[in-house]
Amino acid sequence: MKRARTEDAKDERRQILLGAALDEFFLKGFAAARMADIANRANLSKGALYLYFESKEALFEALIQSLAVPRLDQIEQIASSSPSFREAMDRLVVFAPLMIRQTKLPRLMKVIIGDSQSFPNILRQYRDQIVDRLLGAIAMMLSRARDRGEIEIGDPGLMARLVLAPIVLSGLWEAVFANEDETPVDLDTLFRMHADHVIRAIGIEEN
Amino acid sequence: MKRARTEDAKDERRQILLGAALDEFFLKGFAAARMADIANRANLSKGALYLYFESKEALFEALIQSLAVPRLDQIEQIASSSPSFREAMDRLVVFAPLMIRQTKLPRLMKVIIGDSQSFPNILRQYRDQIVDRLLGAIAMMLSRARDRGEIEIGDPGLMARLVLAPIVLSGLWEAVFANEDETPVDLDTLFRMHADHVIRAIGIEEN
Amino acid sequence: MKRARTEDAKDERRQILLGAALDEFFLKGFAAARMADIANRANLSKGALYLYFESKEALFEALIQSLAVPRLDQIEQIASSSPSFREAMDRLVVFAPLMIRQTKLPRLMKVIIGDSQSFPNILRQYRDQIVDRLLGAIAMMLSRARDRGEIEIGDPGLMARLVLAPIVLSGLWEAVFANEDETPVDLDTLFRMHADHVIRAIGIEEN
Amino acid sequence: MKRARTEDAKDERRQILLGAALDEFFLKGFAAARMADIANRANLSKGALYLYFESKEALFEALIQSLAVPRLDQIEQIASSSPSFREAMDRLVVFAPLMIRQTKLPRLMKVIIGDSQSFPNILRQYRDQIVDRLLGAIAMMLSRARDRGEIEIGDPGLMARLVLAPIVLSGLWEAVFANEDETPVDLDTLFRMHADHVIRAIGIEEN
DNA sequence: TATGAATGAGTCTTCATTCAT
DNA sequence: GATGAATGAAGACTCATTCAT
Repeated sequence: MKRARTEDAKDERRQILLGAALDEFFLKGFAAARMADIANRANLSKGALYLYFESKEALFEALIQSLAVPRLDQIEQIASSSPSFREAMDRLVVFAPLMIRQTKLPRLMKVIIGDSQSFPNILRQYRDQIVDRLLGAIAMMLSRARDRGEIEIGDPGLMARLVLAPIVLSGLWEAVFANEDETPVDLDTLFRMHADHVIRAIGIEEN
Repeated sequence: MKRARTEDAKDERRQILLGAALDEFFLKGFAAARMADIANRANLSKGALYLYFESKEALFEALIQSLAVPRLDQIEQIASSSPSFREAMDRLVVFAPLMIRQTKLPRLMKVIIGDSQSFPNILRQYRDQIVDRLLGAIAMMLSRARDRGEIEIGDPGLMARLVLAPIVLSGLWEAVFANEDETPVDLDTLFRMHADHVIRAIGIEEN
Repeated sequence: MKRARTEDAKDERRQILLGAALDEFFLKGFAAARMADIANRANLSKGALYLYFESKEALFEALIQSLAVPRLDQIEQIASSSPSFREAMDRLVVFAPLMIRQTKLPRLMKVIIGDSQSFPNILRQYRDQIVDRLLGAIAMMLSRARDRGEIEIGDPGLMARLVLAPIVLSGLWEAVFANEDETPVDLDTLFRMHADHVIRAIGIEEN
Repeated sequence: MKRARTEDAKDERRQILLGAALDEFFLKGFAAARMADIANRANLSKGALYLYFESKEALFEALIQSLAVPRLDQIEQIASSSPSFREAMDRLVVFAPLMIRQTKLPRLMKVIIGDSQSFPNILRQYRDQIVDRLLGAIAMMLSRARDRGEIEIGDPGLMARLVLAPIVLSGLWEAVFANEDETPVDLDTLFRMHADHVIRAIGIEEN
C-alpha cells in the first residue's frame, strides 16, 4: 500500500478502515471479527491498522462514533423544522426508507445490539448521544404539535417510541434478514400506512 | 456435583445448562462466551457440559429451540381464539409485558440478532419457525377481523408488523438497556396506548 | 455386565480386556487409544476396566507380557529339537506363516515398534525376554548345525538375523498393510524360497 | 526468533521444523507429540509453527513427503544402472549402511509403522510411492539379471522381498533399539554376508 | 509509514481417572 | 463388582498485538 503522508490521506484511510470494520463486525460480531480481515478488506496490512487504531476496542468505539452521529442531524432537522405534525410525519416516513436502505445505520444498530453488552461505556454513550437524542427530538416534536392543538396524546416520551418503533425495527430487520433471498419488505408502503395510522389515531379533526 | 443418573435428572440438568448458556451468550455474545463460564454458572465442570451438549454450537442451537418455541403457542392462541379484534388487541397488550419482563425471550432475541449472522441455518430456522409464524398469526387475526367488518386495513402482512413493532422493540430495549439503572419504561401504559391507537386508526365505528 | 465372582471368571475377563486393548492399541496407537473404547470392545464399562488394570500404562505392560511370551516356546522348541539344520529350517518356515496369520504377534510387534519408545522399561524387557531370546535360539541352532558340519557360517548372531529377517518383516508387513485390499503376499512360497536359499547359501554339500 | 522474510529463509525454517517434527514424532509418536515441543525444538513459538504448517496432520504428511522420496532415487539408480547382478548387490549393501546410519529414514520408517494406521491416505501414498516403487526397482533389477542369465529365481516380486528384508529390518532395529547402550550391530559385515548368500543362492555359476 | 513474521495468552475440546450410586 | 456421570489437566489451534525489516 502506498503511504499516506498528508493528514487528508490519513483521514481517508481511517474512513476506509472504519467501513471495513463495520462490515466485519456486522458479519461476525465484535469477538469473532479478526483484525487481519478488517485490514485486508481495507487493502492494508495488520500492522498498518494499528497505526490508525490502537486496539480492536478503540476501533469499535471509533466506529460507533463515526457512523451514528451524522445522520441524526437530519432527523432532528425534520422534527424541529416542520411546520405541522402531519408534515413532520410525512417527511419522517419518506426519509426513513432512505436511511434504512442507503446508510449503514441498520448494520451499526445490529452491531451495537449484539456486542455492546461487553462495553458499558460505549452502550451508555450510544444511549445518551443517539437514542435519547432521537427519542427526545420526536418527543419534542410531539409536544409542540400538542401545544399547537394538532394532536392529542399522553406522555410524549412514550408516544415517541410508538412513532419510531416500526422504523427502527424495520432497520433491524433489514440488517438481520436482508441477505435472505425473498421479496423485501415494502418500506415505503409500510411507513406510509404507519404515518396515516398515527395521524388518524392522535390527530385532532379540524372542521 | 451430585450425579444425574435418571433420565429426568439429566433433563433437568440440561435445562439448567441451557439457562446458564443463555445468560452467558446474552452477556458476552456467542463468540466471547466461554464454555467454562457456562458450566460454572450451572455448577458443573467444563467436562460435564460436554456430556450434555457436544459443542458450543450445538448448545447454541439447542438454546434457541428450547426457549423460543413454547411461548409462541400462547400468542397464536390469543390471535386465533379472541372473539373480536378489540379483544385480541387487549389480550395481546396485557400478555406482552409479561412476556417481556418474565420470560427470557428478550434475551434470546438479543442473542439471535447479535450472533445468528454466523449461523445461517439457525437464522433461517428461527425466521421460519418463530418470526414468520408470529407475523402470520397476527396477520391471520387481522384478516379475519377485516372479513368480519371490524377493521379496515391494507396488506395484513404489513399491518402485522405495525402491530408487533412496539412490542418487539420494547423487548429488545429491555434486553439491551435494562441494566442501566433508571426508571424503566412503563410497558403497560405504552402498550395500552398502542392498542388504543391501532383500534382508533383501523377500527370501524359502529353506530 | 454380569459380575465375575470366581478367580477364573476374572481371569477370563482380563484376557478379553487384553484382547480388546491390543485391538485398540494396534488401531490407534497407545496415546490415541481410548480406555472407553477398550472397555466397550470388551463389553465392559470404563469403571470396570479399572478394576482389572490400574492404569492405561499398566494395561499396556500386561498386554506385552501376556501375548509375546507363549509363542516363543514353540520357536525355541523348533530350534532346539530339530535333528538337522534342514529340518529346522523346514519346520520354521512352515510354522512362521501360521504365527503371522493366526496369532496376534504381528499386531503386537507393530504396537511395540510404534509406542515403546515412551516406555523404556517395557522396551528393554521386550528386548531381553523376547527379541534376544529369539535371536539366541536361532543362533544356537545355527551354532550346533555348524558344529555338526552341516553349514558353514560366520557369526551365528548375525546369521540368525538373516534367517529371521524375512519372517519378522513379513509379520510387520501383514500388520501394517493387511487391510489394504489386494492380493496378499504368498507367505508359504516366500518362506519356502527363503529356506531354500539359506540352505543353498550356507549348507555344506554332502557327496 | 529472527524473522524469515525471504522465501529462502522460510524454506529453511520449514526444513528445520520438519526435522524437529521427525524427532518428536519419532520419540513420542504422532498422538503423544506436542506441537509446542516441536516448535520449541526448532526455537520457534507455537504460533509460528502454524505459519508454516496448518495442522499437526499437515505437518505429519509434509514430513513423510519430504524425507522419504529423495533417497529413493539413489536406490533406483543403483538397481537400474549396475552392469551386473553381483555389482548391483555389492553397491546395494555398501549403500545400505549409510542410509541406515546417516539418514533419517529409519526414524521415518518407525514413525510410519507406528502411526500411519490412523492416516489411511498417508499409508496408501507411502505404500504406492515408496514401498512399491522400492520393491519394484529391485524386482526389475532381478528380472533383468535373470534375463541376462545371471541368476535363477522364482517370482521376482517375492525375491525382492528376500533381498530387502535384512536391510529394512536392520533400519528398523536401529530406530527402535539404537539408544540402548550396547555394541551396535555390524551392518557392513551383516549386509556383506547377506549379499554373498544371495549370490550363492541364486547366482548361476559361470565356468 | 507499511509489512507480515513472531509471540503467547486464551479457549474449545478430549479423555484418563475417580467415585457416588 | 459394575456403571457411567463428573472432574480437570492437557493439548491443538487462534488471533490480538508487537516489532524487526
